[in-house]
Amino acid sequence: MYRHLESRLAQHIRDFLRRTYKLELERIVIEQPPNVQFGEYALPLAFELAKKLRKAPRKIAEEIVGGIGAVEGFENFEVAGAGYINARVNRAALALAVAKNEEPKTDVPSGKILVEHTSINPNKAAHIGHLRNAILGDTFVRLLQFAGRKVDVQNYIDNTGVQVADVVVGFQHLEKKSAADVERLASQPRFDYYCWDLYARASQWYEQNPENKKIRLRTLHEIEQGGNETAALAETISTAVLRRHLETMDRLDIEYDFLPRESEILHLHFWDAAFEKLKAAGVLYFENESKNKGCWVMRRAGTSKPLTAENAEINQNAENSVSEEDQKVIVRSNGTVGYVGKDIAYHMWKFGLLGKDFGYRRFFLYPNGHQCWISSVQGEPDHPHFGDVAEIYNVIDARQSEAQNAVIEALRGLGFNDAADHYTHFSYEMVALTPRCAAELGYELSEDERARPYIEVSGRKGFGVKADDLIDKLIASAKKEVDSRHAELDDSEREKIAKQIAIGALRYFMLKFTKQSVIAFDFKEALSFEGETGPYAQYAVVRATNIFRKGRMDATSFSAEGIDFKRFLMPAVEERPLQGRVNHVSSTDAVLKGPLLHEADELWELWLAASKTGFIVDQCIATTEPAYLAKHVFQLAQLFNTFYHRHPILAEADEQKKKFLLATAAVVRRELIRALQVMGIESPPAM
RNA sequence: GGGCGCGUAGCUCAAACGGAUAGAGCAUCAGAUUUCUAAUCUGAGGGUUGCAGGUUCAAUUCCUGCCGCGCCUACCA
Repeated sequence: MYRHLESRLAQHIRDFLRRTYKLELERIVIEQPPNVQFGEYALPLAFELAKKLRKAPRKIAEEIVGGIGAVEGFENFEVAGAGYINARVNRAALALAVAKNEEPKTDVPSGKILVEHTSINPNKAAHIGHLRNAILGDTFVRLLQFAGRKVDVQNYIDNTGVQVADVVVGFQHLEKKSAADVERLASQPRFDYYCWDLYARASQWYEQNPENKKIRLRTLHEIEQGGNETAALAETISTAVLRRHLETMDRLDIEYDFLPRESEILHLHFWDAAFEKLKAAGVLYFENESKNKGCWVMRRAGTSKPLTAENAEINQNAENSVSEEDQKVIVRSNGTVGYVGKDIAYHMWKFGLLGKDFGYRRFFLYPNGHQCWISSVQGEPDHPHFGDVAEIYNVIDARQSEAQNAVIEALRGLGFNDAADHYTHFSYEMVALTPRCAAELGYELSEDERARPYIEVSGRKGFGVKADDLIDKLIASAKKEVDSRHAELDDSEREKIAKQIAIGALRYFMLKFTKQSVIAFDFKEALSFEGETGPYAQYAVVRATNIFRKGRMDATSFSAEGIDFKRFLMPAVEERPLQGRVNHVSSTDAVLKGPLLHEADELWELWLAASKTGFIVDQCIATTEPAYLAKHVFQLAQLFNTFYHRHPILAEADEQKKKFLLATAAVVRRELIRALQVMGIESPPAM
């Protein structure tokens, strides 16, 4: 509801400016006042207009307030401070709409969106860094779906790269295992853990003897080529590890629609098709000189003006002026293509610009019946259509932004500006370990490392926290708490609740940090169920649920019919302000601090927060920042807990008031459950 | 060297396009439970927003320089 009132307000302001000053503003800035008593919206636009209109801001604000007229849903407008315009909504009307769960329809673009996330090399167990990726990606998918968008979820599988080759080398040369041996191991429960260790061992083995690296290279070539024993072994390993990753992510309610694999990009010759187009457009050129002699290169992104088909010729002529540092090698001198090249081809496919398609095969059936598909050279006849989308989001960590930019530049160079404009690198920072955490894991720290704020996880060194280990730990910890609190429940019920709490804690933890912040992982914080955590919000829901259970009522169908919202949400003139909150008013700063908070204001804060879910979701999407939703959930839960503590609802003697308080609890409960759902967090029945 | 990002309370983090008093959690200390279970709540202390300039009515936010830190900068993926 909140966002609709906001856009209505913006429209009225726009009309007024046009009518009165003949002004068109690109954007009407609307803020949220620091205190609910200032109103629900604040407009600083008089400051901005002061220069243009050569008038004092306060004067302009007064003119706007005087001339804007009535706006549906709003009570009044008033000038504050040096020229703010504060808008007050009709509290009772908004509350009624929220109580009735009314959310006016908005126009939703029809185009399909593709979100790619997770994309773990299928050669070892997933770790906490991968969890951050998958949780961010999955939450973003839920945000888009909440907003009514159609979304395909893809998880790109690099099954032919060196990382898989390393594990193949480990099995073949370090462990001397036969194909049958590996098959047997691959069917073991946590095969990915086995590979985790083997991968680290193989990496060390290369350091021992330069000859060993030649074996790696040969292995890699055999895998890329396909149709041999080594490639078959790689397929066995990568498929088994991939299944493990899907299982791990399924524990967190993260699912995928399609798994495109690099092996198909190779074998279906996606690259060949892309290569021809890139050459023709002049995006790639053959280097005859210097270090990169014999390679097909492109100009490194950001070193000069974007490439376009029109100025390709200029680039050709200017190629000598491009230093080798500014070149990105796409095709090596031995004729093989690097991963950026494959990525370009893959992204042309995403936008339906390649003229080729994958084969599709059923791969993984989720317990809920959802079918996940995988790429295949020879597909099944009946399959859904993936790719050919309007917008894409790639959830890939910040370290790869240069490669992502190269792909975008290539699309532009090919003249696909529309695609490039709808290509979003959903960039986020890594999860690292605090030195203390590293020490807890038994890792020997150097002097240098101890002094750092955090230490990067390394799959090669086998250094990191495995995703399943962390989930297990969280569940065990939650189970202990549930056991001690709910002896009356069956063990299976307690187990289920423990899982919900564990996942709530984990998902919230990964979402509460903004994307560009490096998470310095620490067990103590990640395992916390108190304060700003998922379980805190889940607990608020449980509290609300308990009120209705105890009162033998249904929270989901609680009717707000006949409630006099005005009576409870508008402070009465004679009402005394609340003690204990917000309140240290001296005579000098009384104007800044505003009047004291009344009970009605405090209740209104809660209703107002409950009306903002759709508004926050929009903001999360526009900024690709799910952390705002986490903050909103926490704020709502916090306000509810204060409310819960202040009002013993079931003991309320005034029947009218009791009904209003119940409606408050029902609405907040509904919005908390809804917002948590968007974060992929379930609300347990008891805690 | 170049590119990207970061520096805010003891610690971990917030602060929508520049806006009203820089906010939370943890930790510390002092309190709250005959009640809808305290995984909760109330309160206290804790800040020259790395440093120095600049732009602006207004700067944690934008610009410049410096200091410190991280990542990227392979014919690896």
